[in-house]
Amino acid sequence: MRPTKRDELVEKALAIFYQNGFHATGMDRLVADTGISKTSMYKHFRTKEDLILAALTLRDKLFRDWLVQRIEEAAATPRERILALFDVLGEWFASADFRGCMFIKASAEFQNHNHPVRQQSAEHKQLIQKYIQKLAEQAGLPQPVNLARQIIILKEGAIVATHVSGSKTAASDAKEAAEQLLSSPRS
Amino acid sequence: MRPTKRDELVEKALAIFYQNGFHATGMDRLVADTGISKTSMYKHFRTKEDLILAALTLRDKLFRDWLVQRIEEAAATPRERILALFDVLGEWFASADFRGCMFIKASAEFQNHNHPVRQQSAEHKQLIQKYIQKLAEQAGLPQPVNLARQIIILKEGAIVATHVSGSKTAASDAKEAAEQLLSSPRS
DNA sequence: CTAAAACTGTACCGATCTGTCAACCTTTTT
DNA sequence: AAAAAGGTTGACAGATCGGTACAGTTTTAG
Repeated sequence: MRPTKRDELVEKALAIFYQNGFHATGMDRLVADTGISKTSMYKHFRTKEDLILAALTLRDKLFRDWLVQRIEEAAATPRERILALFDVLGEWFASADFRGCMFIKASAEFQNHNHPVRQQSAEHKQLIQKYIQKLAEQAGLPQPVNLARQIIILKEGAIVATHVSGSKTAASDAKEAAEQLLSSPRS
Repeated sequence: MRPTKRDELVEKALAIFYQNGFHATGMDRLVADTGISKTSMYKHFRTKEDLILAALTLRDKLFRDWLVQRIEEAAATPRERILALFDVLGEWFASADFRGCMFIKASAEFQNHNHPVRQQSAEHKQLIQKYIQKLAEQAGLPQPVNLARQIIILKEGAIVATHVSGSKTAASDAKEAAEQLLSSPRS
């Protein structure tokens, strides 16, 4: 069991779905762009949906690993790391292939609330929120659960403001807001 | 020129696109669900894309009219109205047919940054931001442009947290954050 | 009342959709 | 050396996609 071809497929499919959308990307396009035969694809994944789910799983891993690593490189204390989140988001927004959050897009395309794609998206968001909450607890900040929820709201808002509205300042706007949340006495 | 049928089509198409997605909704589905013949549709709109754009135009009008009206009913002073935004969003989130922001979804499905759908989405967001900015100016708050950008980030974030993550508290979380932005001395 | 305008259903076009099939290579295991 | 496993191509279903053609019916306006 040396699934290098399968991994290659998921990797490339992830990039194409991210750049091109899920429904808008046909299997024939995947064949053309990955160089992997359709038969092989359907040997590894019973349906297109299974492939999408595998791509999202990989995306979750890659994105969270990258995010945590960059945050921990950028700042040393828990409190600084919460703020560093927005610097790291700013890096992401500035990268050439930024196309918004893959899980927001996935949730936009799959309407059924119980769809596995939706559940995976919710889990991804939940895991990031838990990470922020952990930092807030380590920093000894009051009401870490509420604070983490607010930080996540700023994060999602910054992503949308950048992607949909084309804002160039969203990361720093959100960071300034976060600074006030950290410094103000909590209600 | 009494375009009641055309208006009816756009209205119904808007609801279907919102609930079902753009690419996922075929013209045949529109025919079946609206009771309007395909021939008529293509007499009013040259392409599906034109119909989508008309639906988004209507959505922009309906949503902004509703938002402003509800805000102005809910609070009297500009400062209170900024905060009332989040109460009104909370109403929207709690409504049975809430499916996220139509323009975020549209931007998720149409990748090309220059696509008219994207431009329309950006304009919609811009108009709401200008409204908040005007309230901030009327309230005499410092740095109304920055503040409006941050309020909008909280708004978009609350929408995503509710729709994607399934948060029940996003509207009030965002409102609390907004209260701190309004009360803190601006950097 | 009549004629234009608007709307209707149905059948169809070529392209594309997800998914399958059989036949043939290449590599690894035995 | 041969069998098994996994890869390949390419053609092909059957459904659906956006969009059109056509002939008939309903609504509206003078």
